Amino acid sequence: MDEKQRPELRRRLAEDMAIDVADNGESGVCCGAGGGDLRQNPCTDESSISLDLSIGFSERSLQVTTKKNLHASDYTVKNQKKGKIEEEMKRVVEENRRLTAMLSSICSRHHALRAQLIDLMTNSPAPESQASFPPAAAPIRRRKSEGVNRIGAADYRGNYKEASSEERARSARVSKICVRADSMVMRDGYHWRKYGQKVIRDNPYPRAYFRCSFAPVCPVKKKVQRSSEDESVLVVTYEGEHNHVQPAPADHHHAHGLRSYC
DNA sequence: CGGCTTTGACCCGCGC
DNA sequence: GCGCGGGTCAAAGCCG
Repeated sequence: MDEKQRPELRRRLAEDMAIDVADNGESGVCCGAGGGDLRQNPCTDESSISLDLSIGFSERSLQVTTKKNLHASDYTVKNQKKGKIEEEMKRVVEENRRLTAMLSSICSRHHALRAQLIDLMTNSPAPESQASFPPAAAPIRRRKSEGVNRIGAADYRGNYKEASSEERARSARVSKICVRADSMVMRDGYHWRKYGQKVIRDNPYPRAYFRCSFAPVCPVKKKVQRSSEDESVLVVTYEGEHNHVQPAPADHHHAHGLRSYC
């Protein structure tokens, strides 16, 4: 292939790649880190992995065009050019195959990691699993005056007042996870309402307190604090279990005035 | 206008 | 009993 044809082939290849990605729309490559709400991430279906790098003109059409208007004298020259173009096409197709395989592998690994993260965030891990996040969560302290609407009103000694065993079990579920995030907003599929913020000793970053926006029906609370050791890590402590279904992703758009969807 | 965030005040348990 | 620190309340302000 001569130097004049190369840029043209590259240009057409680039155009076709752009069209393919656009056509695939949601199914485009979406494996980048920090892709927003993982639940809304369109890249949830393995079958969506697609990267068609076809270069936009068939071998047949190439033959037709190359055979047209050919004079006998320059037929050999054109034939040589055609051979080079075909060779280049084969190379591109091969590269396409390699890239597709690579992308597929990356996506499947991303998929596995994503599933692991969602598992951690939704299925509040059992207390014993917290061992990997030292120091362990401090015992929940409750006010003496706490009544029935302060679910699981338990003091640090474990004395329960006016709380059913079910409520106790629910409030006893405390899980702690560490998440890498740029902002204090960490999406986990539920709506949260911030009710307080406090500067905590030995940590320059304030701790934020959130309640599930379904409160008081839902007793779940969470604390979010940036790690003092690694500021890119958020330490999120969940208390209790949700007693309602997770809001549908579509609800996000209708949630009037919801500025924090953590 | 309703629902959210902000933030200072207050409450409570714990250690001394 | 007192002071400290963590957790919560609630008024004020903000925002869509």
